Amino acid sequence: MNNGIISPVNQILITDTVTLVASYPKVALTVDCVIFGFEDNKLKVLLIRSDLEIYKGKWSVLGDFARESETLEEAAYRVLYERTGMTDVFLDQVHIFSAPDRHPGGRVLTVAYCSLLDIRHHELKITENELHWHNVTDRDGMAFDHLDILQTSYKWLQKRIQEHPLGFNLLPEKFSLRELQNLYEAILNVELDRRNFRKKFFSMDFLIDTGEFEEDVKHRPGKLYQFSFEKYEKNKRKWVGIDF
Amino acid sequence: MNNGIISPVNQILITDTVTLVASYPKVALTVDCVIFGFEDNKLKVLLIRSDLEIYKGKWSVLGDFARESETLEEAAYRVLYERTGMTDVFLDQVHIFSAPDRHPGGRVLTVAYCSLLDIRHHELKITENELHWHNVTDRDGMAFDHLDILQTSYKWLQKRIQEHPLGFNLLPEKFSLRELQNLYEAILNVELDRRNFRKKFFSMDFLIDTGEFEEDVKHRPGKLYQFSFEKYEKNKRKWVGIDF
DNA sequence: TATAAATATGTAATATTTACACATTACAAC
DNA sequence: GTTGTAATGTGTAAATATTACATATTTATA
Repeated sequence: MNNGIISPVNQILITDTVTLVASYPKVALTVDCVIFGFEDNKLKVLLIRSDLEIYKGKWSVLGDFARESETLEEAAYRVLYERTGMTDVFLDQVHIFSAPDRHPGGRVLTVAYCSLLDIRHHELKITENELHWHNVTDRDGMAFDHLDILQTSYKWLQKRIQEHPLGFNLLPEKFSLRELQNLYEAILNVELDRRNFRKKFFSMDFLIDTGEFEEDVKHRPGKLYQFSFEKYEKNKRKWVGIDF
Repeated sequence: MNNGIISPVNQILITDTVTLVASYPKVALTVDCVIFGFEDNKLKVLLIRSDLEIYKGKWSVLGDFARESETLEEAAYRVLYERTGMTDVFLDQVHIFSAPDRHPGGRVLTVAYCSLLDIRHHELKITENELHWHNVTDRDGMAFDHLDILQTSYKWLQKRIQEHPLGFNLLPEKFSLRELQNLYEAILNVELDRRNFRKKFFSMDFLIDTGEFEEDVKHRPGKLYQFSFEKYEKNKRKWVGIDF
């Protein structure tokens, strides 16, 4: 007597995995790229006008459905390339949004990706005239749950730039420390001490002095630096710090 | 002449969103719960034997496909409840895995959730005899890409417990500081100074002295404390710290 | 009653973070 | 060209946080 419990040795194993998977319910899945840029000392996000009548005039982050043969990362890079012409852009998964009613046409889940690029990069091509950079603080008139997606991605970015050297992706290859500080101040919405900010970044020891200086600035030009991923990897602290 | 570009005012807006969504390709989607526990001063993970012939004898984290009407969070809670009998368990989204060949039966994406529970909680019921707690360091014989999922979730946990008060979910409601320290040492795989560890947690000021003491321990019993979410919320630092 | 093994706590040394002031440089206006 | 302005660039002292370390206390056990 085994009281109806199937013992391990007798457990029936599934051999036809294709039939098993075919029996699963399937859902529509999109990727949405929250593309951030930095201009005029403000964090910007690239939005497009919704092409749905129900969201007429509203703004949407850039998305597309995921194709059968690609990973979601590939889909996100594809969206990015199709809309901006850029490759080699920072991209990272943020969150998957799965509220059953988030899309008016039925159930569509979406995976949000955060993307950071240099607005003035020469490869960047914003051709469609319904595509615009918005301040991240302009929070009106978003389609779907895209306000939620935008805010989640923004919070993700705020946390991440304090822990990882992501901010450089928003700047040109060569940048001044003032630009870097403006970036941090804008994203974190704080004021930082210039001297301590410099000291902090120099002590982390991954900036390379290019020997060049800013041009076309109104006053004394600042030195231009480059971020060195190699130096960062070599010097980064492996750190145990409990701090809630 | 407009060179074929559709101007904004003439742009055709989609009204039939249902047909639009119906045209999207659909994918099978599962949730996988990486359920962590803590016992014998070791971090444990709850695994089940795979029911696929191809992965015979291999171990798998607990998952199920996502139903039509539920969010993924609901699906994850459902899996958790079905397998452990527990509700009110810590659960958070970690990552979505989308490699096209990750499932032998066809394309199945999965969303990994990290779950933390008290192994000795009275509501915890592990009935199935193919369900076992494993050391997270036992990394052999995992089905699918579940080793990747486990390691990603473990790294996620290591990072998170340094920044948020999650560890308490792995302990009984009342715990000694020694237990808490053992937890941190086991998860982070480091040795910490007992005096400094105490000082740190007392200074964060969210532990309540219950006035009770450990029982059934071999030597001098330690004081038992409780985590106060209210005190945590009131005292937690809103913190800007750049540290890579 | 003595011993063992843990809990509990305090303090000094070090490292990090913060606060703050002045010299330097280049552009722009005169 | 001389001068004013507004930025860059740097150093130092105070405060805070982290680390290292030693001794007394308590309880179970022999």
